[in-house]
Amino acid sequence: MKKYVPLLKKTKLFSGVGDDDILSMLSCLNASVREYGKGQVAFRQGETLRELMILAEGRLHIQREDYWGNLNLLNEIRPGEMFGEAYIVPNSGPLLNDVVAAEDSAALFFDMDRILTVCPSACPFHTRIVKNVFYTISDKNRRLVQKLSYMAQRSTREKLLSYLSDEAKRQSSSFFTIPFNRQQLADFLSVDRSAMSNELGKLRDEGLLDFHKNQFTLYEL
Amino acid sequence: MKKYVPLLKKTKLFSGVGDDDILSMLSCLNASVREYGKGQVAFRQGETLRELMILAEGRLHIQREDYWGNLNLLNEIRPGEMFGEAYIVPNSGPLLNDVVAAEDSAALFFDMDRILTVCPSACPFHTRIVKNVFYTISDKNRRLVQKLSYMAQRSTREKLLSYLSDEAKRQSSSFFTIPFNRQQLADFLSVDRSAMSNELGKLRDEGLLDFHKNQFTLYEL
DNA sequence: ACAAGTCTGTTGGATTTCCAACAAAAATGA
DNA sequence: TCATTTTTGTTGGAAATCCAACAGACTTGT
Repeated sequence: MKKYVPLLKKTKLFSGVGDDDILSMLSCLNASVREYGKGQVAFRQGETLRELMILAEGRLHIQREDYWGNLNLLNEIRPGEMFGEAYIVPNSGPLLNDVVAAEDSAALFFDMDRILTVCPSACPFHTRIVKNVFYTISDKNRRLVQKLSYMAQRSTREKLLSYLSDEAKRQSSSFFTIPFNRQQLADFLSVDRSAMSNELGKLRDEGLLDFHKNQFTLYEL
Repeated sequence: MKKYVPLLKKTKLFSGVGDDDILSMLSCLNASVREYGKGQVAFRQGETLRELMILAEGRLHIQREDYWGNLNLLNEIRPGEMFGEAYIVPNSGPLLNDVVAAEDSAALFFDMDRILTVCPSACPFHTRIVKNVFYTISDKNRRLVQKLSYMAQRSTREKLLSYLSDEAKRQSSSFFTIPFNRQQLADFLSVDRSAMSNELGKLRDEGLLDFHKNQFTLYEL
């Protein structure tokens, strides 16, 4: 368990907690390690989640299978990332998606009930952890709302404009860099890459913006 | 302030808190009332939010204006609903959208810092409130992720299938009722109503499902 | 029962996206 | 440096969406 401390130190859950305290927190939270072979299902749709998970090694895919068996990749979890924080409250209902190991993986599990309930030994960093979970969810919430506002746009053009507009705001400059290449941006906005590239070209021709690689500039009017 | 107790009692924030306790909480949380005329801006993009708000009367619109001035309605807040809970943590960054009164409105404001910090007088229901906020955000998080998974689908058909599939799961039956009429469902999935109606017709013709008004049945294979 | 209004399904044409394929440009690595 | 791979832009045809318009079904209120 000890070998995971450097990784945990960098996670959102243990942010601000020292090495020694992490170790004591691990036993306080009843932490355990589980390993999954490639393709193995970690959580299945319909299960009730009573643990918080941090991925240590490998890659997990959050995917859904609909009524007719069509598979769909929703998200990918990488080492250091958390899963299950939205299910931390009691009665949050069953999982609606599957979590499957995309490659051989190992993950740390923490008892959710022990997180929300302050432990009897009143370990000093417990409240810090609660706050960290709170911050994480809150943060994710804002990002989701924002992303939803891009995706709600009907056309590729509008999706691009709303996303780029927000990035400009966020970076307080009409010249800014985005953290995606074309394919990633297309995936993020859920549109076809070639059509998006095409639309970017049009926007540039119309004088609305300019770009070189992942650096963009927005022009007024 | 007292007149709002019946309304507050039904909100997520004060769920499980008795009438008397709500009153004492109001002063503990430094509550205040603010009124907005139709069209007035409650919060502006770029501001830092340091208060949690519950709408008492009227309707608020959460809307964005992009770099070129295009307006876009993102959400509507109705009486009893909360706004700002995702900004409750310190350093959550500036608001990216505007909040505007769609009609004459009145709202209750609570000091965010007083919510997260346990009050000196240690009022008994404070921890309850913190949990309620936690639950609300966590809940919203799950709903947002779910909705995002519908919207990420490329075609109207896939959006419909993924949404209906989930509803069937959620209601544990291939026969179920949805809380939308056609226009609302189209808005929810962010597609054109007539095109959606058309697609529903095709799905029925293909034998995948059947519907009457807002009651749906899914068929295997 | 009637009128007015709302909701739903359907259609046709303009527009847009998707998809596959390919070429140019850039990055990578031996 | 040169060859290979990855990324980006461009294109053309097929398919889907959007939009406007309309008609029938259903609701509502008088």
